Amino acid sequence: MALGKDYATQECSIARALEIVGERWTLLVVRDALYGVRRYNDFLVHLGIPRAVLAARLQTLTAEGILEKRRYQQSPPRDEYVVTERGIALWPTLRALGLWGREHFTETQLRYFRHADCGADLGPYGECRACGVVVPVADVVMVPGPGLDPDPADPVSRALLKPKRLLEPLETEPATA
Amino acid sequence: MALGKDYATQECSIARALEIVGERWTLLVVRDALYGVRRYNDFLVHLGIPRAVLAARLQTLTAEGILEKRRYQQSPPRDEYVVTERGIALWPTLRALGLWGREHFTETQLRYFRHADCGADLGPYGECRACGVVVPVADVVMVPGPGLDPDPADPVSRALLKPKRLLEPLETEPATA
DNA sequence: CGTATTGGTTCGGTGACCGAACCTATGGTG
DNA sequence: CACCATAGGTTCGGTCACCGAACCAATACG
Repeated sequence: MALGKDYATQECSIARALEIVGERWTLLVVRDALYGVRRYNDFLVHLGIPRAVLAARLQTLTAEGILEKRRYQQSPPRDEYVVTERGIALWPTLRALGLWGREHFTETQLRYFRHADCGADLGPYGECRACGVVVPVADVVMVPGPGLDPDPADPVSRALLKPKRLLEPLETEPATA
Repeated sequence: MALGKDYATQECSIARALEIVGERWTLLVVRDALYGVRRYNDFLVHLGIPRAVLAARLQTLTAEGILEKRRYQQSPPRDEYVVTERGIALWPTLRALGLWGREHFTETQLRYFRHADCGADLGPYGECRACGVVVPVADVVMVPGPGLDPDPADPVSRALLKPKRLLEPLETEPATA
């Protein structure tokens, strides 16, 4: 953590990891990045995060090699943040954490994660229940469940109502009517 | 999070989970609880956490059913905090997070986690590399690696220098010379 | 009786996080 | 050309979580 006080006394890779991704909002930014969110404004409206905090998190995550900032158009200059291998490697953690949250603190199923090749649900650590193999993140399909608000306010949530492969860039509706 | 602002806008079990265990220190307390730490003072010296923060975290974790406070002696009244099933269910998350931290941000191996029955290392999601089965937390043995300080200051770290099963209560040396 | 151990609570200071406002660069429109 | 919209930020004042240190309480030991 870039806090005034890190976990300096800890000899532990969990503590090291939390120094990087343990700050507020950070893991949610990574989650969105895995869902295909890439643009500053999309993170902003989807997360409801203060702008200054988002800017700080994007900078830290880029510096740590979890996201990569790249220019996708020259004029006007526009950058996007794309998740790297190192960020993709956080998927098992997020998967485990989400499963724990759902099993212990959520009543309805919000989203399903399935193996694109066969359609079967993922197991607890991201393996395909049918094939048995650990599914690469790019082959995971996110399908909305019954617990989701069917008509959310922000365009990113609306875009996420359609089944969607992870990592694939999110297409937000161009200024809906 | 019991912060002034939670992740209210998020319909996501990851966000729900982070509201519970996303505050600073919380996951490290759970980690220590899985390692067998049970007493207020042991958490305190091992984590280097401010007393007030530790008291708050223990209370929250108890309220959420992740730890259970119980009296282990009557006179003087002494309580210990024991990890529950719900807390044990966080092991895959911590395992994944620790592995990510080690692979990306740590040079030397700090600890090994092995299957008690056969001695083989655990895989990325806590399965035994030899048997293939997902190892119950109680059958995981933690073995210190070469990266650990061989003579740490606090008694809890010293007690953790010996190979040790997870969940088993930690025996701290009774006031070393 | 004084001291040590365990498990806290209280308190003042600092800094992370908060929302809102402002800034810059470009593009589109009438 | 004036005006507004969009994308991607920075700045600012206020609040609240976190920080370390001090203090408190109950009991045991000598």
